[in-house]
Amino acid sequence: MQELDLEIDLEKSLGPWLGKTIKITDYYLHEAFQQHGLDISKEQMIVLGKLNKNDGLNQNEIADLIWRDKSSLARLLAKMEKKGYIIKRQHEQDRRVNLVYLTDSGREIFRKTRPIIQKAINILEMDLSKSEINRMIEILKRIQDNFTRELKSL
Amino acid sequence: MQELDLEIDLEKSLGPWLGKTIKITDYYLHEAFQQHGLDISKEQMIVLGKLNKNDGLNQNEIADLIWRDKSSLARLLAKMEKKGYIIKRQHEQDRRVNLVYLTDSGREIFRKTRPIIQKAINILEMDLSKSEINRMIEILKRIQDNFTRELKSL
DNA sequence: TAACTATGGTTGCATATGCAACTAATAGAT
DNA sequence: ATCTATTAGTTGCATATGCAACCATAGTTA
Repeated sequence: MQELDLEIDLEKSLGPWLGKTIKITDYYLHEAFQQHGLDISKEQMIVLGKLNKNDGLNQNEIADLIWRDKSSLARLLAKMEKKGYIIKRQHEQDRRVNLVYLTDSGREIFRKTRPIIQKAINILEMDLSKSEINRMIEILKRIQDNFTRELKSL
Repeated sequence: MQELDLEIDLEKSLGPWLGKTIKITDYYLHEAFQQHGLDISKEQMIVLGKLNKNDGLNQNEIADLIWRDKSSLARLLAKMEKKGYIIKRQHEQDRRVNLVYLTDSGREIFRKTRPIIQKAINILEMDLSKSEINRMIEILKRIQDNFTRELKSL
């Protein structure tokens, strides 16, 4: 929800500002990765991060962690596998399941994204105090809860 | 920037929360439009809103207003024209330019999205005071400025 | 054991998006 | 007046995303 324009004064609503903020942070990461010669998208980096923390997850688990549809995740993984960042291994007991592992190359590129990510976080929270950050997060969580509730009664 | 996972405790950073909030609000709008039988996407609705406020903009102007690439906007317009929500007319003096106008049908569907959008705004700002909203907007603007500045020095 | 159900993953179809290369047309400069 | 540069818009190629239908496998139930 960004840019809902009505007579209702939209610029005073939160929606468009949230959208634009995300857009700029995404663009920043994209540019930074590119300028460091890292052949990776933000989304792929997020997947690498999950695997780096917890290797050998299956596809559905990863999809849940990153709030994406399993089909979207499957396509991300296909690209990442082609680039050699991850490998999929069939689960020994349950042959439906693919367990996903980082390769050395995947681990390496994730390592290289670290300082870039850290810098993005620093910029994002540049002039916010710890308590302001926590307050913002609280508010965002509440907004999410409100929408979730309203969705159920839709 | 949502979900950057590192040893650096990510869940305490603002990024993922912003991303997830947008995701849920987008999903809410999508569901609400669908349930009201409105054959329109959020992005198309945003374009209709701009035209509703200011009919006869050209494509680049619209693209700027909604922070999208002109190619993306061109494709949005193509779909909207096919559905009969807008029409494009060549500028009389400058034949490179397309001026874009709402059709009656486009105006009508935008009218129908109004209460849905208003409700989404209400949910979004449900338990925030006016001053909190303004504070949040201020913070988001500052974050955007910070990223813009860093992008230049990248 | 056979039949039904639930689960993990893939694929078709659709949306939106950006960059870069391209065309057409206007504006500017020599 | 002609050549050049700029501008508006389109298109190819690529990314990411979700839903629904589907396949294969596993689990459950009759």
